[in-house]
Amino acid sequence: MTAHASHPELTKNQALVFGSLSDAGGPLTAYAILDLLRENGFRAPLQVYRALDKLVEYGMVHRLESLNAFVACSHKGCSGHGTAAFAICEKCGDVREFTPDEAISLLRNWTESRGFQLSRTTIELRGTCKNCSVAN
Amino acid sequence: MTAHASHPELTKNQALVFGSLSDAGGPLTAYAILDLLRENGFRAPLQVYRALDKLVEYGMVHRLESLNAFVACSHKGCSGHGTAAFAICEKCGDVREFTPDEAISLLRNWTESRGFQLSRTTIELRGTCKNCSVAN
DNA sequence: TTACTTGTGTAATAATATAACGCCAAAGTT
DNA sequence: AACTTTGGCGTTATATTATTACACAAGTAA
Repeated sequence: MTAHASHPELTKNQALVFGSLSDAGGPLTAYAILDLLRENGFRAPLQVYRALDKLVEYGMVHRLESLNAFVACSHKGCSGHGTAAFAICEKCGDVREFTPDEAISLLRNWTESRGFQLSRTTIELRGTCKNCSVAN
Repeated sequence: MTAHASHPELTKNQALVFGSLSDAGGPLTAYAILDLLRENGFRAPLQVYRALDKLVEYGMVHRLESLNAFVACSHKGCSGHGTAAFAICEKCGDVREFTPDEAISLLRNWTESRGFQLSRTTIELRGTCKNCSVAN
């Protein structure tokens, strides 16, 4: 799997949604995206959700389950790679994406030893980032 | 942290909610719990959510972020323990709780090296359990 | 007594997500 | 060309999940 292959061709709506997530530089809810894109003619949540489905499928956007929000993959021009993990600061909202290969591999060992066919892994760490704990 | 300490005293509502989750033997949404407990006088979602908040705080119930559902901790009489992970079968809905200590420790290493104060870890594996992949 | 805390009941509403419909354009046939 | 298939799109309505706000009751600490 190439970590930085070129984008698939995006439709207009997909490009708009991806653009707003990239510009935001952090997570947005579907409805926040909708509001940002009303000036571009968006009118209904489904326009956002449909685009997000595709972008997530392409690996260009990640869904943060514990926030019900979405974030652009931190790899520029990313078109899909392995499982990512997220450290989410509850103070400032900052989200750091990382790839804990060893931990993921241990989790995969667990699933394989039980005959569990793994299709998707969610790893989300909630807490306080360095900046925010210093600043108190 | 004791893994099987005795319950805190539960209020009536908390005991009812915990009971329905235990009886279910699997995840339930808050509204599914509400429907189960209508015969016990429950009338509003908040009664369920308030009880769930406490039960999660006590560590007796886990929230499954990727399902927006709740499940009784698989340790009988559990009153809180370390981070758990969940393997969720998308075919049959079965949820297996486990404790991948090494993986969790690697994730904690990552956070510590970045000065990230970790407060809560979510690990959820989606896929197909052994039974369901055999059965096709 | 007062004040404070915790749990409760209720109504209303907010926030997140999907179903169902029909239209259109591109691409691949026959 | 006509026909079909596919994917995306727009719209309305609705379903699902979660919270805000307000009032009350019981316990307990001062």
